[in-house]
Amino acid sequence: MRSFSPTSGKVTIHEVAAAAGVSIKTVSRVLRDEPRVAQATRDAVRAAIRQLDYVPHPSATNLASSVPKVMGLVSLGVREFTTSRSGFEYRMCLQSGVLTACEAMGYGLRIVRLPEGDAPVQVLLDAIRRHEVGGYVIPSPSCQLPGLLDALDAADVCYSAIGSDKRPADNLGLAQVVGHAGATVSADDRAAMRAMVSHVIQAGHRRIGFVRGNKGWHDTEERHAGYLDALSSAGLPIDPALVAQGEFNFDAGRECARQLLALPHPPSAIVCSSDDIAAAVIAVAHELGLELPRQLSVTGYDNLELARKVWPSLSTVHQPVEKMAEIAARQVIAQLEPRRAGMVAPPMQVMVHS
Amino acid sequence: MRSFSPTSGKVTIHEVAAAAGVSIKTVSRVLRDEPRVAQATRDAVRAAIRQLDYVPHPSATNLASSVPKVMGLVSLGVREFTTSRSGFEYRMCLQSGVLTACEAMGYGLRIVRLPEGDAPVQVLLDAIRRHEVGGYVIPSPSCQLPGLLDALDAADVCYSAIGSDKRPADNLGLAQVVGHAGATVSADDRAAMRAMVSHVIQAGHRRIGFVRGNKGWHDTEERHAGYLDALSSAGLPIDPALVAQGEFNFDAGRECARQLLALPHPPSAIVCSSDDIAAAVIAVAHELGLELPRQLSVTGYDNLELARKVWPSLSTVHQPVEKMAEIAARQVIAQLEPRRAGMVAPPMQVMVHS
DNA sequence: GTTAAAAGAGACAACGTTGTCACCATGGAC
DNA sequence: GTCCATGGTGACAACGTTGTCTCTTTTAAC
Repeated sequence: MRSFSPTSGKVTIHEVAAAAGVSIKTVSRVLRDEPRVAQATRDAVRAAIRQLDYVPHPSATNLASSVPKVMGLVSLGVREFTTSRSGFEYRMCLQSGVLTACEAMGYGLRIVRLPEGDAPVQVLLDAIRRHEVGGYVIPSPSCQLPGLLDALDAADVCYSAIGSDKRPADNLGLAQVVGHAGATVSADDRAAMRAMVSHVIQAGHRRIGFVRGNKGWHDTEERHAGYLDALSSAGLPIDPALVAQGEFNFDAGRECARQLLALPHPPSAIVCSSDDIAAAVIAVAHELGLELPRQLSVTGYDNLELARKVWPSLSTVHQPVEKMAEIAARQVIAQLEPRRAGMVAPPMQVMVHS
Repeated sequence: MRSFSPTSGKVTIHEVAAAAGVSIKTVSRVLRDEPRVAQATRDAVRAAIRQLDYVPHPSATNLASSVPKVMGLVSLGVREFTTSRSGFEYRMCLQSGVLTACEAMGYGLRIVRLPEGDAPVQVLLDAIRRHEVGGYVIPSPSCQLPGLLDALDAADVCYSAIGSDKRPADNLGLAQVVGHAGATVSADDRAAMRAMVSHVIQAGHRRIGFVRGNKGWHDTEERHAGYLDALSSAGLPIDPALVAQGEFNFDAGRECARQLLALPHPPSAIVCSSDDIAAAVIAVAHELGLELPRQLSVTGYDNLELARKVWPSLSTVHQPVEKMAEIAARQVIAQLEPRRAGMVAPPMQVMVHS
């Protein structure tokens, strides 16, 4: 017994108004949870909505309201598309999380690919100015583009960044954040990496190599710091030769692996800043004829599907990407809603625990 | 010297009309390439558009026109999201291709996740009925849902399927297709797999195993047929024991690998229907202590990133997914445009050569 | 029992497009 | 010189919402 819509013709706010015996404006008020509507009326309208299976038309809503119910998800440009950090899986998980939040809150989703060369900020601001997008979820690495978040702050755009280092001055407060509409969601990379390295140490390893991600990126520094933390607290010596500066991709990982494994006194374990890097280290070790996992222990970070598909499969740190994306999207919506009602909202800060 | 928009306030069709000294309706006509506009007027309007950097407002366009400029990209449901066929990379490439076409043609993109249980068709039809989507790109495996394409045909919805087996009766014609608004894009899986297996044969292998994908799927049967083709034309015997029935994922791949490698007279090469499967075969071979690639040759299909990240890296067949997606999207747009102008368009058929 | 504030609801004009019609020129056919 | 098709254009009403204003009715205070 499939449930077809009652009326084959599309049902608009007018039909609902007629069914409930009120004006369309009142229906609109109920829809938007505005005050100043009698409870009885509210119930009647809601009943009519449910009975007619009415859903407001997104385009009409966006056109009429000053803040459209559309979420912008910032993505990489076309060319970088295939060479990025954790790549496809990372972005797919981001999208899934954002989509979940949007579907729940009746928001539309718009993927915004940043242009390669020319001012990427302009693209974002334009879409806002033209009421095509309400706010943005801006994941790493896009949110680390120099000046991008600042420009959005200056323009009072609602956004939530994932994995940015932009945050208020340490303890003393939110003073810096006042007036800016942005929020940040991040995982505690440092603590997670510390735990991972401690685990490797407990397994008996003493010389532990580390492969860093892209230079200057927030994630890179945090994870590196976690590595150092773990060594220190275990009382192990810190040998700069054991740390290779890489990038968040397979090819850079190969280089670093060769470098570390060519050392006169090579490490017995290599901790990597991403699963891609770890896969590369494993491939190089195979090529060099090392017997895995006996002669070399390799760990990753991200918990991609890849981690279980290489052999030997990786110990890795789960990045709750999808969850973070959903939270970020909800933050943006939370900032947006008051604006849709004519007020303004304070910015926030969230830390996700994996 | 960043180029800011001339006017800080948003520029609408009215500004363009004023600048060109015509009515907004005439601007609209030029925009939509309607006939019955003097060439001089047309030029003047175009000049004004360019000078003011005007872009029509999507929501307004969608609201006013009977066929909205929005492309629907059908995706899997939330739960299947992480367990699908080629998974993330496949869907990301699809999206990229569709997005490229949409950006070029001024279309919006809407990701439609099919609901798990209840009639998925209804979701698609509703979005059309409510003018939220103009047409759909429907990739495999969604397009293989029983009855889905038929329902869309019946409702005269514009779509383009990727990798569907739905096509007109072999040679004699388009008779079957008349009246249905759908199109199909597919790669020649059979020929590609035939080439791959021939290649393996030329490398000297005589006992060649084959791992099939999901039972009943179009891709599975085509690739299997290609495998058989190659064996036949090389005059090799066909041994059913060498063919394992699997699924398009890693875990099923493991099972099949165990099965084939446990054979009394195991194959010296295993040809897989996807890269995921191939990665699983490699992992199992490693576990069994086989020396790769000397003792076992493994090939994949899809050319995912994964193919180069496992060791030894895979020979694989490139699936031009992104290209196919772009073509499919352009097909949908090509069907849609005449409708937007009030006419109807014939369906088409395209074969992509990798 | 006034009076002022606030609750509750509707009319109507936005929003930025497209669709429908009506209008005025032409220009060729008779 | 009328007539009719047709090229070229604009007014104006959709499209389905939200925002602004106005108009009643309560409610609370003196």
